[in-house]
Amino acid sequence: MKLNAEQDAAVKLISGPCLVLAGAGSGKTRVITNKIVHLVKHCDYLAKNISAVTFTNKAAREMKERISQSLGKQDARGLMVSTFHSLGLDIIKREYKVLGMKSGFTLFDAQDTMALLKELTQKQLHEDSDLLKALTLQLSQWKNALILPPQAKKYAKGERDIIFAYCYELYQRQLKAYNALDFDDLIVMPTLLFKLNAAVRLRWQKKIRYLLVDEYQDTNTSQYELIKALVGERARFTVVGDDDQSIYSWRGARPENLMLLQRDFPQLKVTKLEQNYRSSQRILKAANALIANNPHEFEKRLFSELGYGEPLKVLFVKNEIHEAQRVVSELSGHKFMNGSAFKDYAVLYRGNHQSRLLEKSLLEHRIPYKISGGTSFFARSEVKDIMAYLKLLVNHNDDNAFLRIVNTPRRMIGPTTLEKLGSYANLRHIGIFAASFEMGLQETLSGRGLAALQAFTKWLVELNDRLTSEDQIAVVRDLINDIGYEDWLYESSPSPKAAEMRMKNVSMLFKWVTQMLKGDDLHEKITLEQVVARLTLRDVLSRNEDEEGMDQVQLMTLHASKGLEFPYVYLIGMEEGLLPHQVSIDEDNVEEERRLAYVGITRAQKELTFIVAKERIQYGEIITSTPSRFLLELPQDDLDWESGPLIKTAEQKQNIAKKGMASLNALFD
DNA sequence: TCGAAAGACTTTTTT
DNA sequence: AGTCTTTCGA
Repeated sequence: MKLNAEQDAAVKLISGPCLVLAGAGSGKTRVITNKIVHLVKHCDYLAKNISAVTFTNKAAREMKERISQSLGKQDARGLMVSTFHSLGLDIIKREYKVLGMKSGFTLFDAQDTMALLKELTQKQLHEDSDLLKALTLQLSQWKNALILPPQAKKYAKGERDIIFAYCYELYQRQLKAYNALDFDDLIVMPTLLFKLNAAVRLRWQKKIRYLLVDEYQDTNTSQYELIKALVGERARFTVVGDDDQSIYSWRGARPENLMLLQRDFPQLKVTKLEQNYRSSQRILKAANALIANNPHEFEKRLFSELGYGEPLKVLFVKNEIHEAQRVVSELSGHKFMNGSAFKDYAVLYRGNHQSRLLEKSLLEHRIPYKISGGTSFFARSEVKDIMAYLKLLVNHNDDNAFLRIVNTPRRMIGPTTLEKLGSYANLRHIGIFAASFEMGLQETLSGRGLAALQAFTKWLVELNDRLTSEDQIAVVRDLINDIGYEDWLYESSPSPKAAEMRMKNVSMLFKWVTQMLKGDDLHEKITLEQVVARLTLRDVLSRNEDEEGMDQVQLMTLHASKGLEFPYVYLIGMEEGLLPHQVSIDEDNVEEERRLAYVGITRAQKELTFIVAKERIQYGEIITSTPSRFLLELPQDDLDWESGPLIKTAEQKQNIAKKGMASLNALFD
């Protein structure tokens, strides 16, 4: 595929810092991949000195495949294409000693973090799930802004912040005791390390001689600091971003980082990609009209040469049940008429829960579908169990994992035994695993409980010993066999069929572990410890056996759809309170919701259909809804409303009136 | 120690 | 409405 002039300019800009402002569908991934190929083929860079960073595993995987295709396996050797978090993990893996950590650390996922905080706060805050959520959010925000416990404590004002800052300190101390890290630490730790230790920083600057960052508008403060530390004075980097597609501010993303770049690197060269190669002119016009309602730092005018295209449709349905049925019937009718494939269709929605009814409806019609995003696999108890076993196997200090599986399957180690063990460990300030070997335990614990406990810990120690000398795959296999997990599944599942399903998941997990331990053309061999961390980051090599090849309708959230494209898109739940989500309306953050809608619209290549339900069940109650304000912001001439534009509420009438005024004012400006 | 039944809680988005 | 959690009784 040939590059256009702007794309080509962006590729060839290699002597200094480079910012590419790339509108939706303007071929930004193509620029990144071509640039890497260019660097290797024409600029004497070795692939192993180039690092490309993305936000999602999927994006990283696809990019890696594309590059190694055009570069060849040999030249692509050692190329680092990863998510921010995997990059952080790689850095920590090599520098853990400098960071004061022991080898064999555990990565805590959101649930682990939650569980730990729950335990830590039980005495301070009484159990209050809202507060707990606020706390996790606050801790994450502090970390993303590179604020450590001492600073948090110092600058905390108000009772709540003081308590939170104290919890933060406690939490970090506990993580350290477990030899564990959370997701945010994967960015924060390397960043601080580079800030404080020049030697290590230089080593990494030497290793990563060119850095490329995708979806730059999604970076938070700590990520930007990490980038700056990595590129150093040489400032050889390319970042690609689009402020209109910034949809992650809720997790600390700061699209201002696009502006900051100009301040921090005065020699920055900026290129704009404004030709869209994805959507019909009509779809693009609608997207432009929508996003024009947001303020802009960088002006850009996206255009398309792909023909005007069909009008966008707006369908009305009675409720969410009809919505699901309508999508499916529209879709299968359209497919029949057009002779297209299922995989040409995507149904996009705001929240994960909206997929449930769709799934049901698709199942009834025997339509193959794929839900991406949903955590379903790793949320299953059998998968969590095995993951906990693996975590504990590589890190005996992980009390969290210990408590999850010490009695699963049954080992006759009940709550009383564990409580005594726990308080003993607390008393001695050691982990519960280590405590199980202490002689002093004999005084409080009955012989049988102690015997069962020590049998368990001894068994794990032996397995762990084998990790260094033997085939790690065999050790994992033995672990699953030793615990008799399959029998336990059949015992504890409601039906043999359910047990069979669950065992299949265990096998899938085992397969992934095996693949990652072995490595392949694109991926080096890694240790079990790394495998476990990667799995926690949901970074698995090949997706389920049937990733690409299968002809399936795609179901996903708007967030998950970013970066993808589909010929026919259905955008469901286009209602006030759902697409501008109520929470965002209340918090006066409709702009980000508008960007979310923009992302959704710009996924479509040929046809786009909106669906509005007149009523919807929320918390078991029927709510009558009004069409999303975003529908009214689109060019009405290009919209095909099924039953005439419904303008109901006074607010929406006002909205239209205001817009009228605005365009009137524009005439006189 | 386990299963059933009542009760609480959910619905924003992710590494 | 549906799912996850807690509680109670056997």
